[in-house]
Amino acid sequence: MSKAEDTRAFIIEKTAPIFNTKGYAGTSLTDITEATGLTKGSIYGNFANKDEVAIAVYDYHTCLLSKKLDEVIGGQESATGKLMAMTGYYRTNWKKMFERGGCPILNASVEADDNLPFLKKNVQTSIRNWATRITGIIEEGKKSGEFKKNINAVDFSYNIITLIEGGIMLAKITNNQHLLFSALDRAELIIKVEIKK
Amino acid sequence: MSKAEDTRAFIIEKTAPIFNTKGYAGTSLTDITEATGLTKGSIYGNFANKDEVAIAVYDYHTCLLSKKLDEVIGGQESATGKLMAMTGYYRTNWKKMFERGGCPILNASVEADDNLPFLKKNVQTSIRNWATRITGIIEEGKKSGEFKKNINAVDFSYNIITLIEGGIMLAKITNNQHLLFSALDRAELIIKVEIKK
DNA sequence: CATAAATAATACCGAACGGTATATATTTGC
DNA sequence: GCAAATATATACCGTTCGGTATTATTTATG
Repeated sequence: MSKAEDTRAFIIEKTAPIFNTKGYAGTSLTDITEATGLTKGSIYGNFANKDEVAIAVYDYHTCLLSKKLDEVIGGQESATGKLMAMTGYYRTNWKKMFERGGCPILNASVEADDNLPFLKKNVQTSIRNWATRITGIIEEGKKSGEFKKNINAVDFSYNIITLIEGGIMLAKITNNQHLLFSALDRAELIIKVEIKK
Repeated sequence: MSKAEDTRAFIIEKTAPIFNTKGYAGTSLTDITEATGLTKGSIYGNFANKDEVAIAVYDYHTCLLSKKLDEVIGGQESATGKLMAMTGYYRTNWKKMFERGGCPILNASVEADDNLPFLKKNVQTSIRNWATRITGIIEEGKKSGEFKKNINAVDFSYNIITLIEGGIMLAKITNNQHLLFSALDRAELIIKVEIKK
């Protein structure tokens, strides 16, 4: 890694929680320089503008999340275990996530949909990737005979994401973790009763 | 209504969709003066600061939503009908809502939770009110014998809200109404199968 | 160890920000 | 119809915004 790549990564890591808590519009260059200890000059030596920092931070967030999900999913043999590992991930990590501003996909989604076109595409892609990941597990379970064959994998995938994101939103604003857990319960019930044979 | 109250209401109505699309941090006083045709002086003659406008706009949004939900719910006799009327409201009105920036509760919730304390309380209250409204209908259904007696009305209420808000978030960012409808299907299934006797 | 290239700091730009004191219209009550 | 009170417009405040040209400092290379 060159020095520049190092600094780039450093800037991304340091500003990631700021963008996730304050949002794109709410994060200023001063926030960025203070968090990194660098000056504007060096920020703009590594990024063309604030948009690029925001995009890099978003991709950093989603890559990290994707890796961690892969980790917990990878530890499971069965398709059911894999889906449950995913909901379980949120049970285990909600607190840390909340402290860092909550789900970056939810946050970016809500801020970007109407007025940050440069971020919107990335959010759409990351959601599609997430759904595809779940759909793949379900199809896998169908083939192995673990899951019902006549169910719509895509619909169930998005239903699960809906419950996770809706649950995060409610739990975060109310400071009540139970609302997330209740949503995860519901997702797991769907997995056990409607997806599993 | 005095002239000032008139102007106040006028400012709120005109800026409501702006706050809901651009967010609090993204909406400037220039946005407000342009939308209303008024000057800064007269905005500040009616509101102490931008925060107050944002709060008034949020309350306007939630009052309007509450009224409209009351309307569709009021047209129903049975508790089941009332719950279905609520999910039905989103089926009928998602497009108009999306054009105006989406669900104000979701938007404000995500922006306010970490860094707009002056708005957070109002968001929390409006969500609690919504949940209470649903819980009331479920308890009503229990008493009339329409609903199962041993279910947790509060949990079901928040599950329904979770599905609605999660569905709105996904449908909005992906431009795919089906993702909202699929979430509403799920909510209605819960009502018919798990809540109803 | 000198040199060139890459990286970071400095100092600044114009524009937009939220906010306000003051002046001018416009209502309102008598 | 005329004051008094209210509401709106004007002109401006200091600050912060995102961004950049230039200078200084590191870092890698021969």
